[in-house]
Amino acid sequence: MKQKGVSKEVLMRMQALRALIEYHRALYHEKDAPEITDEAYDSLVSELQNLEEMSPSIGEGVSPRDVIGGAPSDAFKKVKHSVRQWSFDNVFDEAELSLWSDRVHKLLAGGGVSKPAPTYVAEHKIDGLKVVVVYEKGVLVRALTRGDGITGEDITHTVRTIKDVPHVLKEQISLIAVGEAWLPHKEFVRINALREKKGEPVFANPRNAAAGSVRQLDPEITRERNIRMFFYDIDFIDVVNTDVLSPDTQEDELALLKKVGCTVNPHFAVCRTLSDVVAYYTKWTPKKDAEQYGMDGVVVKINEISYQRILGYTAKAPRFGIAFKFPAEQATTIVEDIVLQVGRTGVVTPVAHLRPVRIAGSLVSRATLHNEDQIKRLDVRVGDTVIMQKAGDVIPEIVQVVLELRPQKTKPYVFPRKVPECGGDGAIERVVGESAYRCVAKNSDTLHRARLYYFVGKHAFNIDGMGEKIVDALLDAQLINSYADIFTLARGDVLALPHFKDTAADNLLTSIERARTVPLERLLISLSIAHIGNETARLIARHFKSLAAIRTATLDQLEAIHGIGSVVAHSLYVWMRTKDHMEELDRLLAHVTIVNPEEKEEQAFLGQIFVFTGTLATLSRDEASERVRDLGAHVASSVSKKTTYLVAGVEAGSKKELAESLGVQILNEEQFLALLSRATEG
DNA sequence: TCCCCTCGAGTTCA
DNA sequence: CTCGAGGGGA
Repeated sequence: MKQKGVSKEVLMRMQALRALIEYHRALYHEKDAPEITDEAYDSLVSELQNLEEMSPSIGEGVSPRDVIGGAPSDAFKKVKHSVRQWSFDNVFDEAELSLWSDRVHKLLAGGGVSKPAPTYVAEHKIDGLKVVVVYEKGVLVRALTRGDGITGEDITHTVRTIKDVPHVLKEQISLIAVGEAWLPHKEFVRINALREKKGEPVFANPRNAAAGSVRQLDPEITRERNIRMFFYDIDFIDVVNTDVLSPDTQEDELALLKKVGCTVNPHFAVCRTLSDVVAYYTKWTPKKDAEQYGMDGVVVKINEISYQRILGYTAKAPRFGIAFKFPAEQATTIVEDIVLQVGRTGVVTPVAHLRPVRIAGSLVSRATLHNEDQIKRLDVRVGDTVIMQKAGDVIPEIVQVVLELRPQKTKPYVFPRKVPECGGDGAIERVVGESAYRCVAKNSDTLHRARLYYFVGKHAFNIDGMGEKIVDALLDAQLINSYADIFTLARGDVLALPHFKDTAADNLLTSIERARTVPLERLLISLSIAHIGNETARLIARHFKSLAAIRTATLDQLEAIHGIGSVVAHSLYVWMRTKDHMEELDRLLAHVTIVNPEEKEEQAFLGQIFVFTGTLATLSRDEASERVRDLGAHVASSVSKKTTYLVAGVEAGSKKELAESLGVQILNEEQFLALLSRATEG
């Protein structure tokens, strides 16, 4: 352990983290008004925890993470809980879960259980507000918030308005029942819309709205908000003078709660083994957003109450249960560097290099910063701690900088005027009115490489087995320099590359051979002409039908095409009249055969607009697009009122919702294939 | 001139 | 998937 070697920076970081965590903790628990998400908060806490573990001598004393919950506010009467209120420890993956279960088995064996065979109960972990309800001889007498676990606030008057909480139980038992109060997502949206209209501050999330709604002086406000509650635990039970049996298991507790009239979440499962628990977790992970309540994981408890007693509690949490949390969708990390990248069109994109961090199941180490304006807006600096999230499930983005954790002596990021990464003289410029810098270096090697990558890529010549690595190797070995050189590569040239043996070389040469025949639109795309992408190239190819016609087209002729305006027309016109470009094009034409577009007789889908989303099982999205285009349809990238069909594969995202709201017809894969085969037959 | 609709470009990870 | 910007109809 490096007890002594703890640097001053680490100490300062820990201090700053503690102060910040305390600040956010107070906002969350005492004011119901957090400024950052729980996940970002958890991420900060876990960083502090790690630092403290690495330097044990400093972790002592009061760290905010030792405090359970918050101190009760003065607005409501403080009441001491008769049973201490705990919260479970968290685990984030199967390995951690299995460690917990191992501990349980060991403790049970050591606790005198000869052959421990615990079963588990898995339940939805609801993201709401924990409420403790006290019944005496079947009558509701008091309801408390969790508070700091020892003392809670009296919220009896508002909890009485929740319809899932019976005022009188169906049996005259005395009971301390614990549940989670939550606000349906629909209600959250409705209430926030209302508040916004009135100019009141909106709630950050449903949980805070629930907390705010329950902590009202006027119970009518609570009633109006339609708060719900699920009961999940019994802290104390007295069944004297009734014929009710005391529960022996967690499963029995849930059954009893339900029997006496308390609402219980129906989606729990009794699991014989830990792999059943994992299966439950896996089953619910993709469905977690489908319910009206927020779910941030699965609570796993040892079913047998006799075992629970043996296991007992640590200083902070019960040992008989664990919260198996869903992967966090937000986390904090540190910006280690800001690096510039140059694309095929010369656009210079700043990318943040990050200390690797797990978000939504994957390890993220880079995130785009888009452009200079975005860096200014966020004021991201090297060394900053930032909150990260995944935009649309895949692409990491920086949400905000945690200013409190900014190291001293940092300076705002200055976008360089010269970019050596560009090659050549590194000159870049920013066109007025545009947000991107473009590399304008003469003879930029980077740009040259980027264009060649694109030329062999999927949308252009699509040369199989020729990726960026191979292009680099060919360039470095000076085997190619321009597009045309690719088609004069000899077998011996390829064999000279590292890692290339007979089969690999033959495969590559076959791919090149196949690429010698190219549809006109693909040739257009491959040339890296600004603004000429997939669709525009197709448009132009369809219209002129030959390269010769395109080369001689006037500005007016170009602009006359529906979908081509002055900017695109100018870009193409100028390109076709640049001497270097013409020479390169002529050299290329000596080696390739262009297939000109022809009129199709079969136009079953003429005038129809298709949009694809999600993954199709039987064919790729590109293949599917090709098929419908062959039948005269147009394939668009986003859904609008004009869309004829949205073809939705597995894991369709936001497009499907949009299509539903616009009333666009949605086809699943089966229906789509049926439509295709009908069209090709007829 | 103001929107709405598209397209192009850039990007991450398993 | 998102953002910025071009194209075109109202």
